Amino acid sequence: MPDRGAGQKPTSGEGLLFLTDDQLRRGIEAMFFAYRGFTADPDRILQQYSYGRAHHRAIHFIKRSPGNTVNNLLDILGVTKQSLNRVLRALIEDGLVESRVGKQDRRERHLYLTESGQELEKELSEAQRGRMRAAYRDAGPEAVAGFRQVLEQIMDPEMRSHFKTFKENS
Amino acid sequence: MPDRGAGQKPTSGEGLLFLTDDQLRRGIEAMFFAYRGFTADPDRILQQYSYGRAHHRAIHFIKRSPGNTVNNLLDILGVTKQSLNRVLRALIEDGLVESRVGKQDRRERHLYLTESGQELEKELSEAQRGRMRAAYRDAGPEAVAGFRQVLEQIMDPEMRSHFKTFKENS
DNA sequence: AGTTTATGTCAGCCTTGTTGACTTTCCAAG
DNA sequence: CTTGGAAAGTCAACAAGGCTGACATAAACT
Repeated sequence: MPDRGAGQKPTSGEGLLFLTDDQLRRGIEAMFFAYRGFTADPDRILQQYSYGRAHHRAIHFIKRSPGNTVNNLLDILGVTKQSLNRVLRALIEDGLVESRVGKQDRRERHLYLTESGQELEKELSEAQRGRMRAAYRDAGPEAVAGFRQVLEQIMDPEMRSHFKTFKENS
Repeated sequence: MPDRGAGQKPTSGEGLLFLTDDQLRRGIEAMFFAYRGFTADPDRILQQYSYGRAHHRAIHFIKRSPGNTVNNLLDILGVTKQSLNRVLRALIEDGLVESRVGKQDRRERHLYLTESGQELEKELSEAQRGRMRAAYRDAGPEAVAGFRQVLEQIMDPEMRSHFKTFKENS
């Protein structure tokens, strides 16, 4: 496997070795394998309720900012309204999510988790946090800071702003 | 949004603040948003060839260790053979991947990228590396080390061993 | 000779994404 | 007060890419 061409250049004798194509490739594979682990535990739980990852994402972000409109959620999740609607309809029918007509603008629907919605959310997020907590603990606070820093750079700028908005909200 | 119950405990007055549920939630959302960015550029390219992410993954890992058997690839990708086969068949028909009968064990098929396979791989990986390189550069080497460390902890152990095996191979 | 292994393939199902077309509701500007 | 357009919901159709189950073949192993 040759192909050492691209971003190599020993620009100056110093420590830019972390920018070699090989290092980047490792980062890419790490993202791939880690994301699988990241979703594995919630996926197992969701299966028992015959829900999918899409339901988890909706539940997460409704819990995250209750009262959000559908349009807002659409923006965050980056899917079409038809796609979200299918998921949302199931969650509403099953009594996990409540959709309230807006007071100022009555076209808008504001989304909230019901009691049982909160329960499922807790089950899912506790499973996911469990793994994250173990990873964080093993890696230590400096590693975690780096982790978050790199992830933030990988995001699309719009998503970065979503992410940052969330931060402030908390 | 209360729910501060779970992993909190100010165990000792010191700096375990990075293990709070809130910090974990931020890490979780960072993973979600970052993964979207991570796949965005290759996805755009793949669309032009009417391929999907599954094709990208296959191409990546064939490039990564040429001559690998189908079974091996199955293990790494964590999908069923039927699922992989569909993707592999397309890539072989389109002349991007070559499948050679094993010499010792003639039941095995060993997979290689053809010339055009290499070309697409290069286009895809350069796009993906571009974003990663920018992220790495902005975050700096210490952050990158932490990033990789945390990701490795998030993986399932089997995947971690896959990942480490790859490291040594390079 | 019989069993196991590696691979491929057919058929069918599910989730979750997409587009496009259309309706209903309802705010707000003319 | 009417009308334009935004927000939301719905229907239909489709595609990618997961899955299971059943079965076929060739080769290797015992």
